[in-house]
Amino acid sequence: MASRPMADTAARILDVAERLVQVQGFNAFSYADVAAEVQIRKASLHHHFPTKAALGQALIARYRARFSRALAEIHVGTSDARARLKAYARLYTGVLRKRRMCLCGVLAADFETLPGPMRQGVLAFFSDNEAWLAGVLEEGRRGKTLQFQGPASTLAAFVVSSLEGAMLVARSYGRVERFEAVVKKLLGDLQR
Amino acid sequence: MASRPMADTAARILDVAERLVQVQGFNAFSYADVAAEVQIRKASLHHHFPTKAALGQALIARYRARFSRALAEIHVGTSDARARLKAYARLYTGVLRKRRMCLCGVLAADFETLPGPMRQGVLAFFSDNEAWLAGVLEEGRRGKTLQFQGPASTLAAFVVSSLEGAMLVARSYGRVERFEAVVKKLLGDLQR
DNA sequence: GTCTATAACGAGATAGAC
DNA sequence: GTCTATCTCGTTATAGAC
Repeated sequence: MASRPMADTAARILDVAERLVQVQGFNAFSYADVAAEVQIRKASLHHHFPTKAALGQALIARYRARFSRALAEIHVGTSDARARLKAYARLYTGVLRKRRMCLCGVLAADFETLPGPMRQGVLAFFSDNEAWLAGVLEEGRRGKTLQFQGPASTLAAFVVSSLEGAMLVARSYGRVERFEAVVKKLLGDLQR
Repeated sequence: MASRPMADTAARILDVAERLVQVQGFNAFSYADVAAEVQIRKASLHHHFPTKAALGQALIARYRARFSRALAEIHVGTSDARARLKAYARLYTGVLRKRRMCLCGVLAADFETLPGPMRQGVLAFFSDNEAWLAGVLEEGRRGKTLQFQGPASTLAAFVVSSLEGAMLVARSYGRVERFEAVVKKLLGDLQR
């Protein structure tokens, strides 16, 4: 097939909208903002995503899929649990360096105003992450590279919410180091 | 002087607006929402708080002051560091039980869209909390009721962001127990 | 698929009477 | 201090031409 000088329009819309949501929140960005950046009219946006709720759902679905791929890649690129946890934390650091919040973390703040399908997607994102983390944690405990007590799933929930909170606060201060200190503490407590 | 029934109109406005922000976020609530609940016209709201930014600043100022009083009361009502930390966590649990997010936690999600004075207030809230916590943590370490390594201020920052994140995620799931599990883990790790 | 044009509504905010 | 009335602007969304 011939090369397409135009990147897929829907994908460009999602790229811009994703950043706007991560920076401003779901209720603070508008179709007009997206249209201006994508250099298209507002009406054309509605052709790709009929409603804001549909756009929101698409954003979450894509974010979850991308995160799942990243988690799978961690399993390929690393061999022990500690390295996997570090790589996991690096995913968050990368987002924060762009002065963005985790998409689903910021949507959690808007949670009560979201349509049902978006809510479900946000919770599914957290559950995805916790399931993956619980696997890595359990693996580390069995291999004696990590130490902790109680269910791995409980610890996984703790890690996810601590990282989300650390992103939230560190971004406000504009200090990525604040986030990195939290990561260090979390990892440190796992080898005691 | 005579009792002033007018004086508490401002307070009633703040009560309603505070709840709306905590539940919906700063950009999702409107003067119309507040007016309807307070049973007053929108125009009258502007008499008390000329702009939404001014209302936001007043919300933060009052929230900070109330929190400071609560922290001072913890010092009166408890005698050791562990009890103080538990009482501190209970402040958050009380908010979460009402299906609300911490006011400043939710404003942190909206941070990039906030006017300067509101941003400063949000950061000051976090700093207030961390300063208080650092004092309690250091006190506990000296009295051997708490164990941890490194600066108390770093640990205080960790605790604040973990609690904010735990509230954020637990509220989305509608599970206060999720938050309580995080509190238990944080406290448990401090006596090891 | 993108456009112009516009509908329909709600937002924050103001003027001025009472 | 509260009201009615209004302004101006931005919002999501739709109709229909090209």
